[in-house]
Amino acid sequence: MFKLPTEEEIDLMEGLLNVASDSTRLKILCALLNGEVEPVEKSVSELVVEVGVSQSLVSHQLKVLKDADLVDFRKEKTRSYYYLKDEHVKQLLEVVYDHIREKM
Amino acid sequence: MFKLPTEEEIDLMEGLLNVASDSTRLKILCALLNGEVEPVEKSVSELVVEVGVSQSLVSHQLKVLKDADLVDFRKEKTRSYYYLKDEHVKQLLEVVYDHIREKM
DNA sequence: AGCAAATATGAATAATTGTTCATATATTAA
DNA sequence: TTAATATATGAACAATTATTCATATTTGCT
Repeated sequence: MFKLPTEEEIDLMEGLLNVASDSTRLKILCALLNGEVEPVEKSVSELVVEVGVSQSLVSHQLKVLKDADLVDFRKEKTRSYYYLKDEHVKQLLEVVYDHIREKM
Repeated sequence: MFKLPTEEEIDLMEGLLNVASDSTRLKILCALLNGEVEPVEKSVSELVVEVGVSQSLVSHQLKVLKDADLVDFRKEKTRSYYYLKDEHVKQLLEVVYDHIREKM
């Protein structure tokens, strides 16, 4: 189906999957996937409530997602509104979700 | 697009992504994705050569993939022939691969 | 039986990393 | 300016885990 990836490609794939393979970050990504209004963007404090972990942890993990280029944010007054930056993330989450649903 | 997954679903998603997010296992999965003949199955020693790591490490990681239900194997004489068990894995790898190709 | 080949496994180590706690920074409001 | 709110960040700890090394197990062959 497709050739063996190069070492560089494997490293990048591993990087993306590593970022995705954490429950806190998964919840954040899923939270940013759907919301009341389009385009979806949520403040840190909204994510704290929705994801159900500490503010510090949300900020730390948002930074990881930002460094991986999966999210970006916009500042307004004292708040930072984060949003998904990449369409592939949606596909990734859907494939993973479909997989685990079949096993339940 | 889709509702916030339950805690159980998140755990399962994290589990699958964790298994996928290791360079050695990624290489094994990719190696099992394509081969000369269909259906693709490869022995441990073939994988050792193709992936380029020690036999011990290949065996250890094959066990992780087996426990995660991503691969299965068939014994013939002294060899174990491993193969992908799940169509979702292929989709997952393709989404990840497409993602990183765009960023290169 | 004895030997060789293929694979599996257990222990140990080294490195990574998720989480917490405390604190810093920045912006708004009074 | 002072207080309050929202977010970011640094240090420290605990836990997980990828890898190596040595060895066990299994099967086939002579």
